[in-house]
Amino acid sequence: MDADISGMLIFSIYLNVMPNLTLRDMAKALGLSVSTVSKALRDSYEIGAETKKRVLDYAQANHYFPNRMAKSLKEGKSGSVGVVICSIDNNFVSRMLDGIDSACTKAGYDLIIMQSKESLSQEKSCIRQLEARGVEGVLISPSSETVDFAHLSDVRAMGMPVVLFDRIGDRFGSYQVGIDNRDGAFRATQHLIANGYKRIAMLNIGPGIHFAMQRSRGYADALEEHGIPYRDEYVHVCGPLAGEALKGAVTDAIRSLLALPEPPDALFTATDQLSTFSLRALHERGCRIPEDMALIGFCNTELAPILTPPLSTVYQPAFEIGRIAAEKLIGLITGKEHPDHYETVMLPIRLDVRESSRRKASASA
Amino acid sequence: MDADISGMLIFSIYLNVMPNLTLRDMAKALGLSVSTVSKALRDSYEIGAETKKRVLDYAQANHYFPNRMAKSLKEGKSGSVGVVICSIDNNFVSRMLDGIDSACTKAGYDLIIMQSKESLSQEKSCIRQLEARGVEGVLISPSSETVDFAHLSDVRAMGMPVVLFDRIGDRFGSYQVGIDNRDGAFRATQHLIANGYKRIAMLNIGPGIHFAMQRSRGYADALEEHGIPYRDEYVHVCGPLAGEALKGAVTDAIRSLLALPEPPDALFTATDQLSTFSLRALHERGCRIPEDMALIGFCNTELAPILTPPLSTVYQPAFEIGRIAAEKLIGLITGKEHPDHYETVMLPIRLDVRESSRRKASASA
DNA sequence: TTGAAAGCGCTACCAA
DNA sequence: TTGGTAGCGCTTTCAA
Repeated sequence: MDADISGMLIFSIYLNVMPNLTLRDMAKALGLSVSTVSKALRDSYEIGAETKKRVLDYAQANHYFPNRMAKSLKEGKSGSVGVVICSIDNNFVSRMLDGIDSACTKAGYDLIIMQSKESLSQEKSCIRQLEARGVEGVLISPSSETVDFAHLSDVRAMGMPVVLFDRIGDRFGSYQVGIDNRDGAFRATQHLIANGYKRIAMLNIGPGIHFAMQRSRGYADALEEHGIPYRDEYVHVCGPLAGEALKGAVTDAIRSLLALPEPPDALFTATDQLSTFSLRALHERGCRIPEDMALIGFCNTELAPILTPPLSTVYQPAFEIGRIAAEKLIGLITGKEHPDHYETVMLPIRLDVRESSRRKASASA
Repeated sequence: MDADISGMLIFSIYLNVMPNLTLRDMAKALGLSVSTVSKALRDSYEIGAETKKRVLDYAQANHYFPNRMAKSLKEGKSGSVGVVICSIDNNFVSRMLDGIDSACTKAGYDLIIMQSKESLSQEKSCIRQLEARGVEGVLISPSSETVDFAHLSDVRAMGMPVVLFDRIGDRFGSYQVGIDNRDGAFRATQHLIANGYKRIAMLNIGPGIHFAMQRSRGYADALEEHGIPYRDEYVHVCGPLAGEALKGAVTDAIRSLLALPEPPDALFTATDQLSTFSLRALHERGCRIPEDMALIGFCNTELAPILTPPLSTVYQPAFEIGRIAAEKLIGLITGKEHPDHYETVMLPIRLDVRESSRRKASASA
């Protein structure tokens, strides 16, 4: 035993490495067998109180902690879940991740996060790697390229639960958690109508993006319900663009809206970036908000209240989406949810009404 | 073999589970030994071309992929690195994570991300769990409670490389990657001076927060270098507060600044939230920016350009911080960097000059 | 109440 | 060129 210790010291001096204690090390040190030590640590009824105490004390004193790789291999499960998102560098996404982490931490699962960067092939590779890592389930917000879900059904067919979040749809039967986009757009539009606006324009992205189409529907439904005709010239689809290109498209759209013989008196922007770019474009053209044009948008920034004017927004419960999706996944993993009973949870949005859409001055009622 | 396949089918039908292929399965199916199959897959020179092809084809056709838990256990390393941050729900943090992910993905490492929520005990628990998971190194941005770094030196003493990022200091000898806070504050202040402002106030947080103190120093140094006296009444420390409390403190600070007999003509805000709360408080008090008060702040939002007026900011290269920190860590893991040669990398900030700090109208030169 | 041994899937060493 | 075998650290029968 002395020899052991001095060997350890030398090891430590030369390599600055003190290898982790294993069950075998402890068994040898205590003159017990590996299985006894293992059972003692797991508080098995088979082990005597005194032995248990000896083992526990020794483990504590020497900072033993079990090797999870070995445990995972042995048990065939890793205690971790995989998350595939397009980009972590996004406000909305990080709030969802926070929710996911909250549920997973509570249930004792670790998170392995991978980014697909909106690429289907990267998404497939992420799934592959997560599978190889032995994650017990996958949470995924599919890339915009993902129209075929074979890679997800494959992985599920192998017994791995999959839950879609945020970017949900009807293309893939599965547990899904997202928001009710149609309803959000409906309520935003309705709010403008209620505040006296009648010529309501919409900026959207698309075409073919599921959530965007839902939002278009909500907009159209609200107009119809209030007997306001849908005007094509009030609706702009600013392509599936990003960065400067999108900004240019928004600027053009705003310009043409303002140039109409009968320009709109309110604007509903269907995404985060459309909202902020629109705000900027309207500012640049000297358009007063909300006097010349009211504005409400889907928006995920906490900065909405400090914009000028404070921006009315459709607030999406990102944290909750993540939390609920993760809870569903864990339910599936632990067998509390039945894997074949697919369910889609659509969380309601919250309307945060601020200055940019306040009641129209000229409105009578 | 027929029996095998039909067994598989039944299994699949009943349990909807198709267990992953193992080396042994393949060896049996191909009439080879496990080690031959293993070597063939790793393209070993020991294996004949024909055998290799047979194995590879079979593996491909049956979607074989290696079990990383087993590989990890065997090789004693997991191919993953741990990241400990305070909160993922933060713009700046997610940009750093993006940088970390970029470097790690390139080097073939997975990321396990854990949140300490600004709690030392949670931070310790994160480290523990990562250790147990067999991560090969840890990237950490310590919690604000962390003044004692024993948990980090312990883990490092066990041979696990540790790299600090963002929240760096001199309390813990280690590789560290962050920004040059003193220089950032110095340059921001200098910019205001260069634009004709002389009565420059500063809002900071603290006390005792390392990076905040660095920023205070940069501010003071810039004043001194330009022969402008440091005035206590121009400097407010809005406690280590959060949310509404911080907002209240900022509002109070702004009020007292404006109430001074000789109020400042410019304001330098040392953090993200101080900047946005100040902007709001100034707006609310009818203070024109930059005519009545110029403003420049440390700020991590991409919304700075669309604020009113567009806000001048000290831009911190978050992605780069993450990327470089991760590269250092990987260097340490792979032995390319020497573990005892501590190094602190301080990245320069970038001054994004916008409307809120434009040249003072009355300034002569 | 304790211990021996098998085995999770993989790699690597050595023998054939 | 191929195969047998030991063993990574753990859990879990089954014996003692």
